[in-house]
Amino acid sequence: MAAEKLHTDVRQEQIAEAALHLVASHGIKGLSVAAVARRVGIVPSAIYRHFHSKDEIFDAVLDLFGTRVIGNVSSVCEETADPLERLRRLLMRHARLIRENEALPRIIFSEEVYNRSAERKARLHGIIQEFLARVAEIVRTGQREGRIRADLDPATVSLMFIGLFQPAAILWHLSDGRFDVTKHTERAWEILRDAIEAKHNP
Amino acid sequence: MAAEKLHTDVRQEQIAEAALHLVASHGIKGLSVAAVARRVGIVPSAIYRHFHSKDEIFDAVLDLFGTRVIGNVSSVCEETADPLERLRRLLMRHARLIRENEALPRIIFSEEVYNRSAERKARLHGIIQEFLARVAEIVRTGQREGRIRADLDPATVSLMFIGLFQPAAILWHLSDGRFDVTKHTERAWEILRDAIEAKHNP
DNA sequence: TGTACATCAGTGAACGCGCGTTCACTGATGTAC
DNA sequence: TGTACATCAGTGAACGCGCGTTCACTGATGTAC
Repeated sequence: MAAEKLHTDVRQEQIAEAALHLVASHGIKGLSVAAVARRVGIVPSAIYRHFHSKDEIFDAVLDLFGTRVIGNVSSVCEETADPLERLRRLLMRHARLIRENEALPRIIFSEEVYNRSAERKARLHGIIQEFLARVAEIVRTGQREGRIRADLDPATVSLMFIGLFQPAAILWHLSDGRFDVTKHTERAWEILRDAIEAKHNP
Repeated sequence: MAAEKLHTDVRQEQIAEAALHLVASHGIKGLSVAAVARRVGIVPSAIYRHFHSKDEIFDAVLDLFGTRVIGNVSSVCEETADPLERLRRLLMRHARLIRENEALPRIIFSEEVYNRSAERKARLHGIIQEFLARVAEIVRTGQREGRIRADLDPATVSLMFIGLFQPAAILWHLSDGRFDVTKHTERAWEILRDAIEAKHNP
């Protein structure tokens, strides 16, 4: 029972999506050529009509991941103009992301990225740096508008921002979903917001 | 050329140490029975005189890792009695740990832990929880002594504390050591300290 | 619009590598008498 | 204190599984005339 013949463009998209889903649900080691093929509905060897190697598939996953992460920042920037509100919403988006999608932390720490090739490591580094730069830009805007303390280093704040949800993600995974990510990020956000918000009476 | 015959207790320690070192330097996938054997100076099959399986070796690594992490907390508690100073020193210890030892984040996110067995996942969860509990206890002490704001949730603060160095660790790895972990953690600590320190004039 | 051929996405069998693990063995260490 | 035997940590060859990848092939789709 041969699968329907579809154009390479279509299959490449399907394969990348399937691969990202597999990483998200079963981790990096769940990303096997066989599993991807099964999910797409073709035979493993057919994968090689659309990608030269498993490594290329992984690159596609990284691209998909990057555009989604950066897309999140763009979205909140369109939703509201207030810098602090932008950060809060971005945080909540990521708290949700943690529960729907385990891919994020798994990709970030996977050895597939770290040990395989220097270029891939650089690629992920680029994604993270762009995310940090975008967050830092929000902070800088807030400083110009007098909403955020001007004496703070935007880069430090943006990395602390990641620190609000990332350890929570680990705990959520380790506790099999029992840890309340939303509650933690809300409380943590209050503390950080208080710390970075410009006080009117100095 | 047969290796010297040593007692199982000695070899088990050597193997666990070698395994932790391998994880630290080459990642989880660098932890192969062959590599451990090479490092210890025996032949791969000899490993099985001291451990039933690779999984058991991994368990030993986890134990070693756990005692070191918890040991760090005990150390700073002996060094100083001031809660804020304890936290600052613990943070600096971890910043140093990041540069010397890549094992920490790699273990925490490894799929070896997540997908293999539920008990191992629980084990790591236990280690993290104990670490968090110890940090929370420092916070609670600080609150009783009036050094830390009493309205804060110790659990939230302790997770934020992890958030100070963990994302920095990722960035350090991704940037091949170019990211300045010490500078970041120092700045981030100042911000968090200001946020949690009890103000004398409310 | 119909035919002839090239292209291309599908299939399944098979290969090969890495790696954990087993097994029969050897020789040193430790113990019983 | 010396001998006899059991124990136990070492060795190297081989097995087997998972998994990425290759290859010869088939039949549908698209194109040229």
